[in-house]
Amino acid sequence: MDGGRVARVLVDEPAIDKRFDYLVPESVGDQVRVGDRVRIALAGRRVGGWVMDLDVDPPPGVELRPLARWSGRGPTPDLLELAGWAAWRWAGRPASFLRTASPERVVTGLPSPAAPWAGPSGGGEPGPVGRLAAEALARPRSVVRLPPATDPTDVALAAARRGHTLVLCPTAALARHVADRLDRVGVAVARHPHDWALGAAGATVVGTRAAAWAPVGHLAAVVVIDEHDEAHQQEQAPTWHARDVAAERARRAGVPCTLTSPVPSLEALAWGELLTLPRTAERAGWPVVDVVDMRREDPRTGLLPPRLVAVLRSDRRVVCILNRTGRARVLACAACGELARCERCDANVTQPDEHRLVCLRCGAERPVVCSACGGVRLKALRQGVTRVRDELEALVGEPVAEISGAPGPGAGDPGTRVVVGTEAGLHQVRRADVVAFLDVDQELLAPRYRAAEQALGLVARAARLVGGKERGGRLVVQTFLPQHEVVQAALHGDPARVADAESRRRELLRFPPSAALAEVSGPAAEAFVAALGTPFGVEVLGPADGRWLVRAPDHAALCGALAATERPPGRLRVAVDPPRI
DNA sequence: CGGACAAGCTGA
DNA sequence: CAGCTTGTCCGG
Repeated sequence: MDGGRVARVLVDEPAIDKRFDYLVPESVGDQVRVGDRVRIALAGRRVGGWVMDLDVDPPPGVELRPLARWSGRGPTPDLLELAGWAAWRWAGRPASFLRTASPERVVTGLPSPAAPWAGPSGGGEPGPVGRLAAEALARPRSVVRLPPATDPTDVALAAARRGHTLVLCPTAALARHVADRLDRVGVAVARHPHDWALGAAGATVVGTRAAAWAPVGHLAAVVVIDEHDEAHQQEQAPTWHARDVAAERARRAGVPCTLTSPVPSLEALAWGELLTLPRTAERAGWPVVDVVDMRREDPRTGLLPPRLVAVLRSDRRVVCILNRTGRARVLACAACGELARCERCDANVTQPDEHRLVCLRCGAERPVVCSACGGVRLKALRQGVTRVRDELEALVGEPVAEISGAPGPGAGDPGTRVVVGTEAGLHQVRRADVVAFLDVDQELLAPRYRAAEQALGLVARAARLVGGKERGGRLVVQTFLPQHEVVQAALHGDPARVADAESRRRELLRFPPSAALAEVSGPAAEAFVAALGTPFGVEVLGPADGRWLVRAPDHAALCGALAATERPPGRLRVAVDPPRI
């Protein structure tokens, strides 16, 4: 043999979970490193891949072909190993993680690393949040609970002053804000994914979920902002969570990991040490909360009782949240009282606009007529956003905008003082004085095990929009359950009320974090569940709706069982830690 | 994944 | 038994 280098390559094709060996051409022999992107000829076609190992002994009796092309730098060796771990943890393929860990455009060389901290020495006396952050960063695993009105950037700043930090944010807007603020005080910032190479060389990397896979030269700390936010978790399988990837990464690197959140998840609380501001300071960072006890209101005023009307008629900017689209979700005939049902499948029909009734189950449409008596007046038993918008407009005597999830025309009409929309619309709003939850019970009672946490997360987002008590921020919460811990937590600015009640419930019901769950669905789900069996401590629930739930005492048992099960042919989705069940 | 090839079905 | 479908295996 001629002693040329041999590279072991993982193909960028998640369906091919195998490594192939190639000869490294002399021309690129010096620059090829583990993690680099390459192109190879495989079974007559060209595919991309990653160098997983160099100078390996190829299997005997195979004629090696040369790499077709060297395509530049890729994930660092620590990220290759992290991808292997994540593939186990979320029952996915390493290739899908390595894609996320690779630069968008070809990177052939890295710039020189940035000085970790280029700002004025000291950078001013740290405030209470800075001191709390410093305390947090002295621990390997910490959770900093900051009220909604407090800018979490101070935690990222405290970390960045210690060295190159990885900062993960749930939204691009927040990542931009954090990066801008760090930039302004002299931190060397790499914005992921644009500044991939700078981060790899060494800088404080700021980005959204995908940045959990950004290379960071000389990593000194990891910070996850708003750790409770569901945007940190990928919706498609593998359903990996940036918080968990970040925490594992910090652990492997031996650097501190700090999570921030106004409403820390039970997962976070079970993982690290909780640090909070003094009670009075945290309370002040929550808005004033008006709890409207709907049991005492006149039912004829519907979703718009007098107390809300008074707020609406002030000069304040008000956002009304109702998580029901269309005009009405449940209707009854005004004449005979019969509930409006689908004529084809008998399910409830909804009214998306003035002229149509639509069945959400089978899609059948018909005009707005009672099928029992032929009456043409139907009353909305459960109103939707569109209907409420009409009523609000009549009530306040000025234009009221409806905001939807999709940003588009009319989404954030700045001239409109009162807007109404679903929770997705809350993302569209930049500024508000008051956020009113017209029917918060819908969130509290949602048939999902995380409903309470998710409801408090929604309230916290609204709270951030209106600001704390000193800024005059105000929330209106309309509920038939004024004693519910989510309502009480918001009222007292004390998220522990939800965490305590919820953690007891989860333990009792054996839901995460007291257990680990995976949801198995798709045509091949049944075969997969059969092959899985029920090894030590693992149980299978279902099927319901063609989906199975796999439960185990912890992730080691769950992921171990999933990894030991061969995938049957056919489409299969395995969602570890499913967020919405 | 996508091509190669082998084993099974159909029709005369 | 050609001609086609379906399934399984393999790629360096």
